[in-house]
Amino acid sequence: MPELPEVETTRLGLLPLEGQTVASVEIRFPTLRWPIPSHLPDTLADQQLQNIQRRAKYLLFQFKHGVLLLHLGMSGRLCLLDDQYPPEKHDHFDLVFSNGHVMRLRDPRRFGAVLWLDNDEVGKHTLLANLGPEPLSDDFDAAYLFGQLQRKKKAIKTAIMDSQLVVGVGNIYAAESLFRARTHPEQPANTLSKAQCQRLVETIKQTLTEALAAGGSSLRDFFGADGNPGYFQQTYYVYGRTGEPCRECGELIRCIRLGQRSTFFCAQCQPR
DNA sequence: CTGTAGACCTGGAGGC
DNA sequence: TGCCTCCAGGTCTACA
Repeated sequence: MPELPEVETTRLGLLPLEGQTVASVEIRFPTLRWPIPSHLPDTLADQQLQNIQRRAKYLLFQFKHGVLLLHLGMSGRLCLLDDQYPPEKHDHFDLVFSNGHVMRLRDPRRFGAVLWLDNDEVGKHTLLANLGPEPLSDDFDAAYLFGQLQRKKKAIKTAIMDSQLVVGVGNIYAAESLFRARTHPEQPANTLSKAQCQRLVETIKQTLTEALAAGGSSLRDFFGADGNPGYFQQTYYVYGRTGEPCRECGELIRCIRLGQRSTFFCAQCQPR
């Protein structure tokens, strides 16, 4: 269930692992999106985890000689266990630390990824090299967005979900941010006014920040056998609310397909 | 270069 | 209960 707020919440929940030493690596099912490198147990044994960072929806576990890169895909979840619980069906990967802590990856759909990057290839790797700015950074502002949109004729929702434009805006938050900005998801990207870009940048930052705050309230769950971040409980304006009344105007929320993804909006609040 | 469709994979929900 | 279809929070890759 990972959009950017959950990935960041996951990262915060894993911070107790910083400074700890890897005792062993368990690869139970190596066939994720790409194969989990079979050398990981040798590469990581007795290595100290220096820090855990995030770029877009990737988690980067920094070790002395390189980075363990992890993506949660559509259904991935990381749990921090304080003991060796028996693995279940979709628990594909464990990082076991010398103090007994276990970081476990569960990913039923196996769209996730676990990769290794040597230090000299971290910035150049194709998965990381072409990413746009972080949405909560100052680099993502109205001038930047307006400039980027000038050559794009596709729908604004599709545009803001492109990680080369800006990272971390997934299907839920694209819909929610566009509603808050009162912008129709199908509006051609190059027709947004500067004022619309300003509002959209603000609502993207606002929506993600609120979701992050909601997810952050459930960090204690990460030490249970089952991680359960709480941001999903927040109330959405449009996402998943087809046929229900708009919280602002009462108009019924509609659902269309855009770029093969369900797209929710209020035709009254988000006119063309 | 831009844009779109297909691909990867499992499980849950709903219809019959 | 069983079978079928559709849908799901991502994003890389191929091709027009």
